[in-house]
Amino acid sequence: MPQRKPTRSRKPPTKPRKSASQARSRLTVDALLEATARILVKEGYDRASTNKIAMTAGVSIGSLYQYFPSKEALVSAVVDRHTREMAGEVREALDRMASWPVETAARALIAAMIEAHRVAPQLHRILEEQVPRVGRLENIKALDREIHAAVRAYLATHANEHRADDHDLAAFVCVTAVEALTHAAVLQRPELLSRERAGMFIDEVTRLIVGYLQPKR
Amino acid sequence: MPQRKPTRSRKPPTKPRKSASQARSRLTVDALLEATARILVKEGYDRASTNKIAMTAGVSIGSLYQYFPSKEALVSAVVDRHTREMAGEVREALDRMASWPVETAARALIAAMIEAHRVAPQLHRILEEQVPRVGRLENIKALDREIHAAVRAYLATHANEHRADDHDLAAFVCVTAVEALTHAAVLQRPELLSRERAGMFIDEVTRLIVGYLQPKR
DNA sequence: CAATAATGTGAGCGATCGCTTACATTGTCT
DNA sequence: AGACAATGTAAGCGATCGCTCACATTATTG
Repeated sequence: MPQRKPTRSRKPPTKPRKSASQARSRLTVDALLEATARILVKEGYDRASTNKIAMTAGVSIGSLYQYFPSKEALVSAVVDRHTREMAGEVREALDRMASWPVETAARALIAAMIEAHRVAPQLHRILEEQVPRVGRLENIKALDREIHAAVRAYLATHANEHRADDHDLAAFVCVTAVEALTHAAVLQRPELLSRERAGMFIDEVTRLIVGYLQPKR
Repeated sequence: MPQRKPTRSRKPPTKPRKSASQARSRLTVDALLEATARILVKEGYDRASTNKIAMTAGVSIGSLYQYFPSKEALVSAVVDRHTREMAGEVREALDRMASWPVETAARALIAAMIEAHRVAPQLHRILEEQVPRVGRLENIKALDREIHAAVRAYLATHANEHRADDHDLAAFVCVTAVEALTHAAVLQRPELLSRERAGMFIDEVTRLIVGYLQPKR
């Protein structure tokens, strides 16, 4: 940790830099978040140096540290923004489907999750895979838990429409499977989600869930 | 890149270090692989410095670079070893199930994949999540593709026992779902795989797959 | 017992990292 | 206009990284 001699500073210049209040600084923050997302995707977490991020954003490294006290805080802000962008659509679907029959509800949730993943699939992958180990940046997992809880509640309410006894286990199976299939399709089989075929894929995943939950066979 | 002045080396001492031939060196290599796996799990890929790995293995940093030309090569060797350890059980199951009916076959494969993941779950996660971006260390994904191909072949052979038209798509759905559930259970819900409950979980996942593939409803 | 190959050692190089700090520029207010 | 707050700049510090190299030690061979 370097020195801290006050030299002949007229005063402590101001309060120790905080959040943006003028329009110019909001632009700076936005540019930083955007550049962070871009570089995270292109380079991965550890190769995304703060110097490189600042350069890409077109701002100085000093400005970066005026708004984000650490690299972790910067990435955390990106996680927040991304999670917020994804959550909206899924939450709406969860609300709507609460009173729908199993097949319709499943289809709606699956379609919403696919749509949510389209926002920024590669960023989503990097954040999910590389960020958790850094610290308590578990905003994404929080959304997952929210979905899980909602599905568990749905299964409890509609207990007479399916065969699952252990609603928690069944919700785990459904959410994990749908999430994984959505993820894998977006990242490994994007052709499955093309305009013409997306419906087919949604049908297929719906069949998986409905077949699993159906009352009898 | 530092200098390379020959000074008064009696000769180029030997061939530029290669693979192990004496027993002692095999111990060194094993210790390095073991330490690499341990530190990868504890620290993640980028925090696993070669210096730290060498220290943990109880050998000098120089010895590390006698057997592995780079950090990437070292990690690659760990990936190879881990993949080989996981692949055996799964391959056996794939062979055996080839002539079995859908439900039995599904159950066998699911059980084998869970068992394979028990070998070194945390290492598996790190390798899967952090290593791919480094380079062509895709040995794990190669195993995934092998499983996918075998399941697709199975579905083609047993076409009259299930309702899937697109065998490739169905294999994608089945393998992705089973892999994700196995993964998630091992890492997030280890209690599901305890001695008493593992059977229940296998039943549940089997029901998911069978319900998806069943001929009629 | 040499002599030589195989194996092991660790100080330290150049690069890069996250981050600090001394200072310059721009905006706001009276 | 002047004063001061808000915002922006970039050189560079200390730490750590992957990796090299000159050399020491141990095993094998004749």
